[in-house]
Amino acid sequence: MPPPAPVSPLESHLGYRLRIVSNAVSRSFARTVEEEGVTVAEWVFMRVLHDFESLAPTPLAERMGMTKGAITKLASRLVEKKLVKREANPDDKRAQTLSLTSRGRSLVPQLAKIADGNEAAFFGPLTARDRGNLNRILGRIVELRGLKDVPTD
Amino acid sequence: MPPPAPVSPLESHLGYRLRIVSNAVSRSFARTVEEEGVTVAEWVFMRVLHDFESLAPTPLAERMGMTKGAITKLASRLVEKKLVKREANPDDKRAQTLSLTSRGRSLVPQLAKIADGNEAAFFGPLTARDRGNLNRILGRIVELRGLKDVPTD
DNA sequence: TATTGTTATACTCTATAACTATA
DNA sequence: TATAGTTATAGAGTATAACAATA
Repeated sequence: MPPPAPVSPLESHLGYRLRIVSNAVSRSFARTVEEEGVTVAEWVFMRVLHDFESLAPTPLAERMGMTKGAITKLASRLVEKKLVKREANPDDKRAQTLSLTSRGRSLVPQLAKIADGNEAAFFGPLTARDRGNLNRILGRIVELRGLKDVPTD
Repeated sequence: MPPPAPVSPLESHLGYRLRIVSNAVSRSFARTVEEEGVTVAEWVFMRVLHDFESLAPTPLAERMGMTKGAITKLASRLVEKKLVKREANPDDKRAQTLSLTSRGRSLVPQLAKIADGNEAAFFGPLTARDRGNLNRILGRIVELRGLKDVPTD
């Protein structure tokens, strides 16, 4: 009989524990922004647009790590909610530009406040030293793996 | 004119950075186990069953933080793949028990090896000290927020 | 009446690819 | 031909609720 193959416990993996914590943080945030009528992806979309006058779908997709198709779907939903507007580009008739409506623009600070509250609930109880370490270690992984930390430039 | 409301940058949030890293880890793992024909959720399902002779859907759902409905769907897919079997309970005719087939049981070590490899790729390049800190800090959050780190007892 | 598990429904996210209209 | 954006399709995860059988 062959010896039993080793099977390390799930919870011995940092990746597993990371997923548990990250899921809890995202789920908690999702629950709260949902009351404002938006999803997490919609929030990130609006938050990125907030830093720009306007942005075309393709660069937005790159920034958010999504496909163009996903951006179209997200954008359409936000246009329906009157939080984002789509405009034609006079120079290139294929191109579109996306920007926040005034309603969308005024919603961003409210959502930002919710994000800050969620952040405080999960990470506030840690020591400042642990928060600093967590941030540094995650940053190191982002760097080592070349992950895109959204606003690239 | 009111002063502009403060909007903290996305990347200033630990929760956001956590999501980026966690998504990258999970996505990378998903890509690899997919070659073995299973999803991440299916792997966790099988990994939990691996520690038991058999388990009913309800306790399994609690362990995995999923609803009974989700478990049914997952289980049905795994039964189709002949990795899991469903059996009736002679004592309580409502009850079902889920367990790994021999094929399922022999697949677990292979998947565990993939999980170990993924773990090494993402966290191996860190210093041992950083790995320890990351584990401790995540554990602290799990503890503070009362998150279920799957195997509860 | 309460519980076990299944089924139905619905929505988000993700991914791929076909498609259109321009360039 | 290549590019910008849309549309279509499909799978996976999640959540809620209705349901049948059994306790």
